[in-house]
Formats: sequence, structure tokens, C-alpha cells
Amino acid sequence: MKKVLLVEDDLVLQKLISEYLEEYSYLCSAFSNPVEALQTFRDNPDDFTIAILDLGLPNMDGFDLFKKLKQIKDIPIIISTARDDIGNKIYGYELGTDDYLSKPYEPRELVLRIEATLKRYNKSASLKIHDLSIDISSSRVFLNTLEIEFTKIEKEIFLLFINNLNKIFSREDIVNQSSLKHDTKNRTVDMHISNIRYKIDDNSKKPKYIKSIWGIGYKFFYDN
Amino acid sequence: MKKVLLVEDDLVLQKLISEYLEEYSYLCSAFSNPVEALQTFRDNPDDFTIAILDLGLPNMDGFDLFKKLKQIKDIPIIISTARDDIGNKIYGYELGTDDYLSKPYEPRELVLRIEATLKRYNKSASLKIHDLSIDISSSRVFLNTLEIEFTKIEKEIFLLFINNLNKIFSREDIVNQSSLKHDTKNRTVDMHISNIRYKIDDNSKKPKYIKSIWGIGYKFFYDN
DNA sequence: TCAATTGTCAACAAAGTGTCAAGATATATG
DNA sequence: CATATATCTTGACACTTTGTTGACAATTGA
Repeated sequence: MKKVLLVEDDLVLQKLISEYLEEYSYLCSAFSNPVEALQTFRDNPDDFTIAILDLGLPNMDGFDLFKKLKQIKDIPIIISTARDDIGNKIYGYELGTDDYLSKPYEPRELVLRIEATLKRYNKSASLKIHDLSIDISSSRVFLNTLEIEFTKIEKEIFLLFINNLNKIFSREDIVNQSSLKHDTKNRTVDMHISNIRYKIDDNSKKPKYIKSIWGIGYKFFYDN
Repeated sequence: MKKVLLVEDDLVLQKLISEYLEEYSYLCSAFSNPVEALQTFRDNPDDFTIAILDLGLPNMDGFDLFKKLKQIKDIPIIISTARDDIGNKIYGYELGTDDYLSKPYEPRELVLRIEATLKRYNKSASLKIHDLSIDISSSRVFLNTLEIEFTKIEKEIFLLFINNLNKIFSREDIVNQSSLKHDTKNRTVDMHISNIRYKIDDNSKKPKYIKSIWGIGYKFFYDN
């Protein structure tokens, strides 16, 4: 579900947009107060896919908010502006706005521009599990923000787990579903698991990710 | 001087836009016939910086023209469309339009959107990675300010990496996606990598750019 | 408690990588 | 067209990284 940070002080318009976006499966977090919006974004920047800012905001200028949001995280931002406010438009583009809309606009047009902007941003799909994030397309794995350097077989085993969360694999399964040689001893698998655990900071005495299933094998534990 | 390929069958509007754009130092090549526009573009694709297409064109559908232009060269395209033609808008964005405008629009807004679109495009037109800067359009590569002289194959491999940052290529991939002969030995690829590394000042003991992925291949490392 | 199982150290084996240097091709120059 | 020059290709060898396994301690469950 894509989450939109909507900052709009016209409450009627805010409601209208929120409801419209929900029809297109966007979840809206709407704010009329930019300070609150900023705080929310600061707390959970990864929650939001895109931001929509109204320029005529109280307390804080729209461009200020714009700059602060971008500072926290490079999120796509669409600016909505009054029809005649063309000087501001320029400034918006100079800042590096991703798109803008002139009021009044049709909600439908907003949806279109959101989709187009996201498409340009080309958000690559990524899976997050606690401290770990996995970039599906490039198969890169990060512990917090630090990339983990797996060896070939470690990566194969790790991805096998990630693609089959909570599924128990025997050592034989792991040998067969990786490029390990078919006559590889079971203890070799243990050794690879040990190395993976070490790299993803999984305490083998009390692992939170890769659990040993005594007498059976291993599984990657994941609880929604 | 930036040259605009304008395709618009309303001659009054065509003239209006042309004159307006000229005030902003854009040179306009205006066409009412899409076939002529296509022919002109095909002959000199590098002359044009951006294209502006009207959707309601005779002879050839606007989207058709769009696809054909993009096929010849990946030029930024802004589509202009009738206000109520929202179904088409979606299609436009699905094609990968860079921006669009609803008629009637103020010429001023067109200028703004041209500038914004070019800005987005240029962001990726020249890429800077630490000491390296790459001019995508001319395919020239600089180490700091000094131009690197790659051989043909080195340049092909290097650009393959640059266009696919962080993507892992096997030696076979590299052979297939360059002009290397199909039966080229893997070690030859290693040799080319070694030479590229030397030219871009990449220490092969501890490379910052081209990483060896042990047992798999190579990738160009880039961290935002 | 005890036998089975698991964690991991450390040594070794196997496989992959970096690059020199020489020869083969291709390209440029007169 | 012949020669010079640059580029590509490959075997060889040293070196590095990864994979494998036995050994032993720690842990588990009956």
C-alpha cells in the first residue's frame, strides 16, 4: 500500500483528495499543519512513498517544508499551487520539484501525476525485515544501511530463506536448492548458516532470524 | 540554442507557441504534419532537445508518433492534450511521457514544463561518481578533469556498467553485451576489466568502482 | 544423565581472480 | 600495398577467496 503525505490547509479539499486517492489504493496521511507533517515524516520517513504539498501554508512556507522533507529523505514531491502563482512555480522547479499542479485541478489529474512521478522515480521493490532490507531486483542485502557482502553460496541460501519465510528446510533441501555439490556433508551447511548468521548479526545462541529446528533443519523466522 | 520539435495542427496555436518559445531562446521547428516531423527528426535526431506533440493529429495518431520518435532517439517529449481527454492522458503516461499539458494552457506554463523536463533529463545526462564523470550523450569519460581514453571494447564494457549500476554481470553477459566475439574466453574479460580498472584508477586489490563478485562476475558499485 | 544434535574453530582443498608477456588481429599511416 | 601501431586474446603463474571437513565444546530433549 502506497502512503501519501498530504499537506493541505483547505480541509474540504484535503478530505476530497484523501477520499479520492483511497479509491486508487493510496493511503493518505493528511495534515493542515506543516510542522506536524514534518514531525511525522521525520519519525517514519520510510513509510511514505510520495508527498503532496500545498504552497499557501500557515506557519511555515511551503518551500521551507519542501527543503526540510528532501533533507530527511529524497522522497518524490508534487507541489500544488494557486493558478496565478507562477513565480512560485519557477521557484518550485528550481528546488527540484518532481511535478506540480495548478489549482483548481481535477483529483483524477492528481492521481495521474502521482503515478507518472512514481514511475519516473522508479522505486525499486524492497523487502524490509527488522534491521534487514533486501532489494529484490539487484538481490542486494542491507543490515540497516550497510550492505552485507555475502559469498555466492551464502547469498543463495539467504535468498532461499527470504523467498520462503517460516518454511523449514532440511540440510539436504539446502544442499539441493543451492549450488552446493550434491555430496556435501551436512556440517558444511551448518557452517554456511553460521557464517550467514554472523553477517546479519544474528546471535546463534538466540537467533532472531535463522532459527534451528532441532533434528530437522533451519527456517527463517518472520512474524508480521 | 535549444531546438524544439513542435507538432501541432492548429496553425494559430503553432505560431503563438513558436513566437513565445523564441522569446525564451528556444528555436522552434513547427510541423502540422506528423509524417514530415518524423522525417525531419529521423534525419537529424541530435538537433532536437525536446519534442512537444499535440494529440489530435491528422494522418498519424499522436501516440504512434510518440513511439516512433522515442524509437529513433530517447528524446524528452511533452504531450499537449484537450482538457477532457483524460483517458488519453493515462495512456500517455503509460507510454512514458515526460510531461503533459491540458489545453488551453498558458504559453508560460509550457516554458516552465519544458525547463522542468529538461532539468530532469539532464540530471541523468551527465553522471558523476566520485572522481569519474560520464557524459552520457557523447559517451566521454573523465577522471577528474582528464579524459580517459578507452579502447572500443573497454568503453562498451564501462558503459554497460554505468547504465546498470550495481547490477552483476557474468563474464558471459559481458561477452554477449559487447562486441566481443561469442567464443571469447572468460579470462579475456578479466583482462579487459583489469585494463579498465587501471585507467579509472581503481585499485584491483581493493576496488571502489568495479567489484569482483567471486564466482559470479563483476559489478559497478554505486551507493547513493 | 546421556546420546544426539548443533555451533564454530582452524586447517586444508578447491576454485576463482589479477595481470604479465607473447602472439594474433585489427586499424592506421605513408 | 606494405609497414607500423594499437588492440585483443590467451596461457601461465602467483595469489586470494571461498568451500569443506574433522574435531571438540556447547546445547538440547528424552
